[in-house]
Amino acid sequence: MSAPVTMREIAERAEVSIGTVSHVINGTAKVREKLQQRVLDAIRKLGYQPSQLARGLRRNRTSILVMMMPDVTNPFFPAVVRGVEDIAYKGSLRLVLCNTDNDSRKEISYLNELQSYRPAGWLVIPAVDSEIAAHLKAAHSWPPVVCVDRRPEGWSGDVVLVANEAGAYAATRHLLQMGHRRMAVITGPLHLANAVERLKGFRRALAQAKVPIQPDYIQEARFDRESGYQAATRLLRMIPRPTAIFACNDLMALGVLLAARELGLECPKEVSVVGFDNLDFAEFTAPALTTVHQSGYQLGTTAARLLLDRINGLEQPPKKVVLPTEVKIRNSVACIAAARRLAIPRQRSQAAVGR
Amino acid sequence: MSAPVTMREIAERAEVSIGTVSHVINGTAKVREKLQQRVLDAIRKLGYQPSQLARGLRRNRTSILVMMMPDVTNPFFPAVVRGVEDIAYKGSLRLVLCNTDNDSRKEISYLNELQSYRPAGWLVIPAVDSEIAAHLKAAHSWPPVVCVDRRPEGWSGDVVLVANEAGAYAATRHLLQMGHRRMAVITGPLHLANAVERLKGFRRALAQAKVPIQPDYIQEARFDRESGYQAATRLLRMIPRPTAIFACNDLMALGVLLAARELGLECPKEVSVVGFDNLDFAEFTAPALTTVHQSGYQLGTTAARLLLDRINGLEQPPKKVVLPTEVKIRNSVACIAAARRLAIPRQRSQAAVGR
DNA sequence: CGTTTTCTTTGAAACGTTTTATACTGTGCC
DNA sequence: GGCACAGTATAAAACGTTTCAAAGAAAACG
Repeated sequence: MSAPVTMREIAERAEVSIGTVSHVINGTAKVREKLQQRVLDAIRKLGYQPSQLARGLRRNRTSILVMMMPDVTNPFFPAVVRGVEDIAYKGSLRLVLCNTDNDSRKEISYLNELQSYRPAGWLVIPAVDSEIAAHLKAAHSWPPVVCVDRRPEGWSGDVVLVANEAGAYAATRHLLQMGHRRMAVITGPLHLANAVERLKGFRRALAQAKVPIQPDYIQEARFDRESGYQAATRLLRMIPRPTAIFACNDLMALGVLLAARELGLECPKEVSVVGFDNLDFAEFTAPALTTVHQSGYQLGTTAARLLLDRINGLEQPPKKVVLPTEVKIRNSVACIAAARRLAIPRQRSQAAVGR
Repeated sequence: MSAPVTMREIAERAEVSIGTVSHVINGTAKVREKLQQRVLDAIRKLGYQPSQLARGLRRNRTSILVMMMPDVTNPFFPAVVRGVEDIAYKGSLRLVLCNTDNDSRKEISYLNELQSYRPAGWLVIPAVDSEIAAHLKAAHSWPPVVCVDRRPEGWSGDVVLVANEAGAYAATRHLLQMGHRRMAVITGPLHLANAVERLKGFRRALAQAKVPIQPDYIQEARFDRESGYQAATRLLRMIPRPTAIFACNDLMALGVLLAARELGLECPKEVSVVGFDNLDFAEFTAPALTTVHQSGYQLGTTAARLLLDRINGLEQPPKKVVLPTEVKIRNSVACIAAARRLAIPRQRSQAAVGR
C-alpha cells in the first residue's frame, strides 16, 4: 500500500459503487444503513483520506483559507493569526499564511497565484498602499474577502477594525485628566488610515479641552521602535519640553522610554508616556507602560467568524465591525499639579470606548 | 469571463493543442518559436493562471509547504516562520501554517489531513510528546520532512537544532567568571529535550568548575513567565539565597525579574539573572537582560533550505544541523567579590556551598 | 400478478492539468 | 519518387473526486 488509498478501493472493498462512497462521505444522498456501514468500515480499515485536490478541482473550491499580512514578525500580528486559526480550525478550514512586507505588488501577486488553489475565503491585513480593492473589483467569481485592522483605499467590502480614534481620544483624555497640557504625539506613517485615526483622536481630545497644540509637537514616525526613539529624542530636546508624549503604538512608546532614559529624564516624573496596542511587553517595561489595549486575538476571531459566515452564504450588505479599546493604566504617566486636574471640562467616566 | 480562464482557452486562442500549451508552460518539450510566442501572448492577454489543483492532482504534488508548530503566539516562533517563508517564497512554495498546541493528537490529525493536499514538504516544530516519528515510519511515499528546534522521540530524519547544551554551558560559565558560586537554575519541562540539554550545559559548567550544586536550586518550570515567576519566588526565599539564577528561557527570566522586583531585591546587585533566547524584549527589560542568543530567523531559513534541497532530490543520509548560540552580555549580571574572580578554575569555595 | 410509485444505487461525464504514445511535417538521401 | 529520419504537434488517457440522469429494486397499489 504505497500509494495513498483512493475512493475506488473503498468502493471495491465495500462492494459498492464509487458514487455511493461519495454519498456516504458527504451525506449527499440517502444510503441504506447496511451499505453505509460497509463503507464506513472500509474507510476506517484502509485509513482513507479523501484527496483534497480532486475534490477541490471538482467542486471548484477547497477548505483552504488564505491570510495575508505585512509581517508575522510584527509583535501585534501573531495573536491575530492565532485567533483566525482557532476559528478556522473549528470550521475545518486550513490556513495559508503570507507575508506581504507591505508591498502591494507582492500582495497582488499572492492574490492571483493563490486564487488558483480555489481557497474558500481570504483574510487580509492590507499592505500600506494596498490595491486590493481595485484589483478585486475587476475580478469575477471571487470568494469572500474580509479586511482586517486596516481599511484599504477604496475598499467597500467587509472589514474588522479597532476603535483607533476612540482609543487615542481616551488615552489623551487620560493625560489631560492627569493634568498634562504640553502634550506631544508621535504618530505612525500618516498615509496609514490607522495612524491618521489615532492622531484624530488625540486632536479631538485636545480641541475639546481647549488645549492648544504646538505644530512641532506632532512628530511622524514609522510605527517601529527606532523611529519612535528618534522622534522622542527630538521632542525631549525641545524647549519647552512636553510633559507627556502619546506614542501611537507600543513599539514607539518603547523608543520613547529608551530615549528618555538616555537623556537622563525620569519617566514618569519628568516625562509621561502613553502607548497604543498593549503588547505583552508593555506590562514589563520600566516603568510599566500605560497604554491603549486592543486585542489582536479578538480581531482575528471576529474577522474569521465573519468570513465563515460569508463562506456559508451570509448575504448582507458589507459589514464594518469596530472592536473596542481600553486604556490600561500603569505607571508611565505622572499626575501634574493637582490644581489643574479640576480644570477639565466634562468628564466621561468610561475607559472603554468604541463599539 | 466570469469563470477563470483555462488552458483550453489559451490553446484555442493560440490555435494550438492543449498539450502544446502545457509544454510551453513547463518547458517539457521543444516547441517551435512561432507557436511558443502565440501561446505566451495568449497567456498574457487572457491573464491565465494554471489551476494548482488540477496540476497537483495530476502530478500528485503541489507547491505547498506545511509548517506545524506549537503556537505562533510564542514569541520565539514568528521569527522562525518568517525565515521559513522567505526561503519558501524564493522557491515559489507557499506556506500552510498549523498550531498544534503541543497536542500530539492534533499534530497527527493535521498530518493526515493536510497530506491529502500533497504538499511538497513538511517543516515541523514538534509537539512535546510528538509521535510523528512513529507515525511516519508507518507511512509510505511521504514527502520530505524536516524537524525544527526539537528532535522528537525516535526521530531519525533531518533536524535543525540550536546548540542548547553549549549555550547553557557558556551562560553558566559567564556566571562563574563573574564570581558566582551559589547558582540556581530554572529549567523548562524536563520531558522536553531542549530543557534537558540546557540543564546539562549548566551542570557541565558547574562540574567542570568543581562547584557543587544544591538540589533544590534546580527548579523545573514550564517555559512561561508565570511559572518562571513562581520558581523564582521559591528560589529567592531560600536561605542562603542564590546569588544568580539561570532561567532557561527569556520568558522565565522575565518572571525572575518580576519576582525579584516584588521581593524588593535589586537586580543585579542582589541577584543576577541570565536568560536564554534573546527575545526582542530582552534588550529593554530593567535591567537589560544578559541572555543566550539564538536566532529564530536563521533556524527557519536553515531548515527551509534543507527541506528545499530534499524536495529537489538531495539524496543523503539524514542531516543534523546545529546552529550556534552566543552569550549577549547586558546588565542583569553583577560581578561578585573581585578576590574570588581569580579563583574560578577549580577552587571550591566553602562559603558558596551553603548548608 | 402487473403496474405505479418511491427509494436507492450506479454509470459516466465533468473538473483542468500532465504525459505518453502516436501522427504529422518537412528534409535529405538514394 | 519513395524512404527513412528527425523534429514537432497532437489526441487521449490518466489523476480522484462530485454530481446528475438514469437504472434497479422494493414497496404499494389496483
